[in-house]
Amino acid sequence: MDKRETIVTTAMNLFGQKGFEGTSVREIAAGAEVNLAMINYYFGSKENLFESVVEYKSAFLKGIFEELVTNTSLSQMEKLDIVVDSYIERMFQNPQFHHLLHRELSLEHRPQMKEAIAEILLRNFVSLKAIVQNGIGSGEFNNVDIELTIATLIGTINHLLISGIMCRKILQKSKNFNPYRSKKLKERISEHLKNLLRSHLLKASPQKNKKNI
Amino acid sequence: MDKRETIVTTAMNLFGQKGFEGTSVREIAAGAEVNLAMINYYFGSKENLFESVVEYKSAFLKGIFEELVTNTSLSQMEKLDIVVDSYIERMFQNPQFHHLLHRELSLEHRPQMKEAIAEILLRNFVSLKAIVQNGIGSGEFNNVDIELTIATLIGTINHLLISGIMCRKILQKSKNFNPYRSKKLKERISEHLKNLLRSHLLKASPQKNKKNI
DNA sequence: TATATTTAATTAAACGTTTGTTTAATTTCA
DNA sequence: TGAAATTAAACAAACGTTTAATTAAATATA
Repeated sequence: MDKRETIVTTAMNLFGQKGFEGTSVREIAAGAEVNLAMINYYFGSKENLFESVVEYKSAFLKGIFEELVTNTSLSQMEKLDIVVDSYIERMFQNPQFHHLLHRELSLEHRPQMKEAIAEILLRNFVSLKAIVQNGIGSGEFNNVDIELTIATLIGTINHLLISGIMCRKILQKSKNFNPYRSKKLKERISEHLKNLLRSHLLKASPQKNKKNI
Repeated sequence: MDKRETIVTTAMNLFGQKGFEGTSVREIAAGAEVNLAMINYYFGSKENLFESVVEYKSAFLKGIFEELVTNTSLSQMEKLDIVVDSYIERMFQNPQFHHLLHRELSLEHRPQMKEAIAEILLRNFVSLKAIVQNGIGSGEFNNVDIELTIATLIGTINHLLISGIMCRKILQKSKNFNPYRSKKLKERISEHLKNLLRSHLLKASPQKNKKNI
């Protein structure tokens, strides 16, 4: 792997685990097995490195739902099913990066960094909003609170996976249970959210897809 | 106010805004208008101060739903309504502290601190679980995924209020909109969650409480 | 192709700050 | 008079960053 890339990936993992201020440049250098000075040589400063991490790693969730919006062969509910599974998939693939993003959003310094992250997340939000809006417009969905419905979708996943310890406690799992490696948990979250969205969005009717516990 | 208390409150606000490592002891001393050495005099170390903050400030959300569980004059749905409003109220009253708690949960160092925080949050989780469980047992509720339903409830609120910037963008509000000061937002979240929980938990029937936008 | 020259990459060491913490002297108050 | 509270100053360690010297690679010249 390219040396710059090694540094960025190492930094992402450490920032994700211990936060920006909680991670020293020396740790990153050691983790990436490069000389300390190489980091400033390549990135200029620790803060620039952080920006590079966000820029580089956010590529894999930038505008991922945009073509889904314009798709005409799927119902809006089917689209939301895909959104659910796709978001879960990404969360499981790179939880450290999601932790990093949401943690940075909750901090009050580095406003320009917050702004950049908010813009990245907002793009996907706008896509989801369009899907729900179309569903309401066509009569497929109930007239729900669009923004908060999306907050529920994203918030459920984030909340559950923001901490291994908390997740284990909530789900009453043993210490060797790794939520980010559990295919069963993935499916469980997926099913819960799909059920939830159906009962919330679809007009009262014989409920489908209800097979729980 | 007591001097120890001033330090704890100042520390909580700064930790909440800028994180533990992002806040210096000197900043806390300046904010609390006490001499730098007083902090180590009272608390021994910065980390001890952090533990004091969590311990002291978590009093106001420790076991808040426990008597609700044993209450017999309310339906389980009515209890959940109270849970929703109560949790929103606390979140709005002290968002900094919630940020601090959830941020610390997402970090991988200081495992004993994570453990302590997880235990605090778990107590309330257990209460909510009992309420939903009772509802299912009595036939009032559908046979939903209990743990994930609670994760949805808490996760929606957390996600929406974890960042002023993100909240403004999501809700398309102007820069001078302060989500933590908006009574309207409070009511909006409350109504969304109550609707959501009703459609998810209650057996299919003419839906109540549906007055949206 | 072989050699000289220039540019880029890499290194160990040191830089000046800031960090959390401690000391030792002083003040406050019971 | 004695214990507790408060202070300014200093402490060593860790921090992000820079320097200056060296090695590696690329380019140009013959």
